[in-house]
Amino acid sequence: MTGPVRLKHQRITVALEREIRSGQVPRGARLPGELALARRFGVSRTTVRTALAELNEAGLITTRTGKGSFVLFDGRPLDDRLGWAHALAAQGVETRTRVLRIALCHREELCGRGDLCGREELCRRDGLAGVPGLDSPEVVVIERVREVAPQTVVSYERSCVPAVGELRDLPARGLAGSLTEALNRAGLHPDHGEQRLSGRMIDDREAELLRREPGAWFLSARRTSWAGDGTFIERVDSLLDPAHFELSLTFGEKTS
Amino acid sequence: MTGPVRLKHQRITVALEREIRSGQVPRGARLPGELALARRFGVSRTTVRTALAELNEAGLITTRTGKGSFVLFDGRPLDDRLGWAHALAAQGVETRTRVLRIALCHREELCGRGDLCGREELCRRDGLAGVPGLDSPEVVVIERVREVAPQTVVSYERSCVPAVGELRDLPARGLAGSLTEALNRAGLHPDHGEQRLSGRMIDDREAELLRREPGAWFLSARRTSWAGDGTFIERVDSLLDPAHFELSLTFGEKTS
DNA sequence: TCGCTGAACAAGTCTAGACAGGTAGGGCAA
DNA sequence: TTGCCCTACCTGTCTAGACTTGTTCAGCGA
Repeated sequence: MTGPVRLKHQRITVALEREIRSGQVPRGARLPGELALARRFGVSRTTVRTALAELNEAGLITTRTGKGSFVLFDGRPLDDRLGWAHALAAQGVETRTRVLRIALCHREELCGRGDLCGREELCRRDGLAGVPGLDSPEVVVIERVREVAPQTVVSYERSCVPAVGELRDLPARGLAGSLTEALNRAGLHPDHGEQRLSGRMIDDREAELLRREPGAWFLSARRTSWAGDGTFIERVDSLLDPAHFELSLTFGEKTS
Repeated sequence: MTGPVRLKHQRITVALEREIRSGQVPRGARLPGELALARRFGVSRTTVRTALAELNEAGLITTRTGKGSFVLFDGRPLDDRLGWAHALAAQGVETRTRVLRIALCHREELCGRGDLCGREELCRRDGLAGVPGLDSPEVVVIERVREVAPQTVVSYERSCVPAVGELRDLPARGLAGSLTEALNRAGLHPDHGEQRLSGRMIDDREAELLRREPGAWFLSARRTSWAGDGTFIERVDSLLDPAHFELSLTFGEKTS
């Protein structure tokens, strides 16, 4: 949220956003009702609703009829590219992300493993052609690596998102901020998805990007997410150095 | 995941579904009455009825006027030794499980990686010594491998469970049925847990068990589960051939 | 036109209670 | 032993109401 904050609803948006990002209102918690917020900020319910709509837009909360608004934000800078479940975490080390390429592609041209290529069979088998909910004929491909040091690459990620709205301009304008934010601004909020994880040896191109020997063993993950209406949002293929990454998931609640 | 925002009746549906699918409430058994469930979950009877209607819809239970709700689900509890989230699945191939060893150990003697051993540091670092909720000084260790063919081993799993109740007799009597069933009979019902997954090279002993070369790369998983009161139930360490296993997880619901 | 107010009404979620009817078991009389 | 009644407990159904968000509309002032 940039610029001077002079509108009432922006004041409310900023106030609530700060409470959420600071962890004061934890993930999953319910915000006060619209009427209560209206009283608290001394504004009308309509104005509160405008603010809540902005927070929804930003992906910070979700609102359900008859129940209220609930915090989605994690407390940490949102970076769920690698997976959910509080995700594959680089173990304790500070990492930097470097964008290698942002390109507009026809989805049919896209092969599953890495790049625009001529290997037809691979495209048919692993590409985006059969993914449900993808209407756009074109996709934007973003390739990134993560480094713990200038020469030490620990992961490679390739995201494919539909070339719609402002996402279409990503190749020209570059990625300011996180891809998650760009998706939110484009109105794409993940609702459900699937992730698969296994391991394999990297090929020559991947070895070059990762600065390893071809044949080195990496964790390989593919995450696909869709919006509530079934619209395809994103597919991320990742290669992760098993020495630096570990998937962590939990089930149940440790509440009791 | 599983969205943090659940309706009350969905929360109840999920809780009961887990108890049913885990075998905690066996096929044919009667669920507590609607009033009892309402008290247990702290909701109204109407809300409980909504949840039961969903379970009926899903074919997990049947409800009869004047009698109660009865479990229909008979599918073997998902083999969750390898993980939750619809677990790591051997891709399409029929597998057989072979038990290698069932032994009673002092938990302090147990090293994290494999066996009773003398490598003190490893024991201290990776063993069960620091696991919360484990009161029993002794644990039962069960080692198993999975084979797709007599000479083709695709995974190795080592479970550690507290040596309490009938579990203490496992070394003498052997494991009839699944370990999940034995845990249920011993009154140990997983309520929450954690799983970590990465990859590493196997050592000499593991190579022998898996019939591979030492230094081969395997997916390595560690799953720990606890009961609702925090009692330690099980820890499973697995080594999985990445050519045969893939972790699959979903988030959100594919309702629409 | 834009930001905002205030209000009314629709609709979703959940609680609380009342009442009807099905089921099972114990006690009692024939 | 058989048949019946009473009681306890269960599910099925309904109503009323509190509280929430969703939607729309009229109006005010810069």
